[in-house]
Amino acid sequence: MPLTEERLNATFTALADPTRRAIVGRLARGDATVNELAAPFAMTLPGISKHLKVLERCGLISRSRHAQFRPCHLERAALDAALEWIEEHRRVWDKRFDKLDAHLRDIQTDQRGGR
Amino acid sequence: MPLTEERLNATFTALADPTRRAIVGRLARGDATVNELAAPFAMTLPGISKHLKVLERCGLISRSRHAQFRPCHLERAALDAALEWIEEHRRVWDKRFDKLDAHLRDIQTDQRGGR
DNA sequence: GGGTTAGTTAGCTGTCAAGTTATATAATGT
DNA sequence: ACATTATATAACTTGACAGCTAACTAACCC
Repeated sequence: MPLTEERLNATFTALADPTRRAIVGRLARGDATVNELAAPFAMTLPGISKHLKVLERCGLISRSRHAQFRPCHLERAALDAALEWIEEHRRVWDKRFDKLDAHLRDIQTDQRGGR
Repeated sequence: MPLTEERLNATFTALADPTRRAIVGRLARGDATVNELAAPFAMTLPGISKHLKVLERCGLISRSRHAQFRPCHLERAALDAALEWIEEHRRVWDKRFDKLDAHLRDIQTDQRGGR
């Protein structure tokens, strides 16, 4: 999965589901097996398995294997990518208001200086 | 639209589409009319109109009216809500490693002190 | 009022995603 | 070899969503 648009699509799609957000929340506190992750939810295991695949496809989690277990691990980098997108656009937004402020100061200065 | 799970679902869903992200990107630089927003895309106006409705439903944009125009305005607060969710889980994650570091320091200390 | 510009609503189609049950794989324990 | 535990895959149903075209509303201008 490249770092492109595609990936942002997949990451935000993954975060759009409350079950998957809860799974991410759980994994932030430490790795866990599929059954552990499934426990809190009123959902069949295949359902959880699908959600995990979605999270894996966008790079939000990775899975290793340990005997019959496939412990899931949160990948912080993918979370950062989504964060980065939002922050960038907030910066653009903020810059706009900085300019506006500057403009208002200019007007003020003109009024004091001129006339 | 309350500030709940529902809203996060809607916000992340909205951000999962590249057209909508581009629209948000455009609006970060300043308000714009529907036609202005549509211009860069190879898509019909009704398509754009739908995307705008999605963005509006989750509170990411608001619309006023000015003659025949319905200028769109980015609502920073909604963007912040999504950001906040991600940041919170990164904090949990980071705390985990702080603990791990502390633990490793403890071991180190024990080894130097003990025996 | 008639035409033009700006935008929305309705109805359709194709695709994709979420959940299910039933079945399969893979490693463990006896 | 056999049963158990942990997880994945397959096949299916249902519901949401992206895109289209066609038709509508609303404000403006002459």
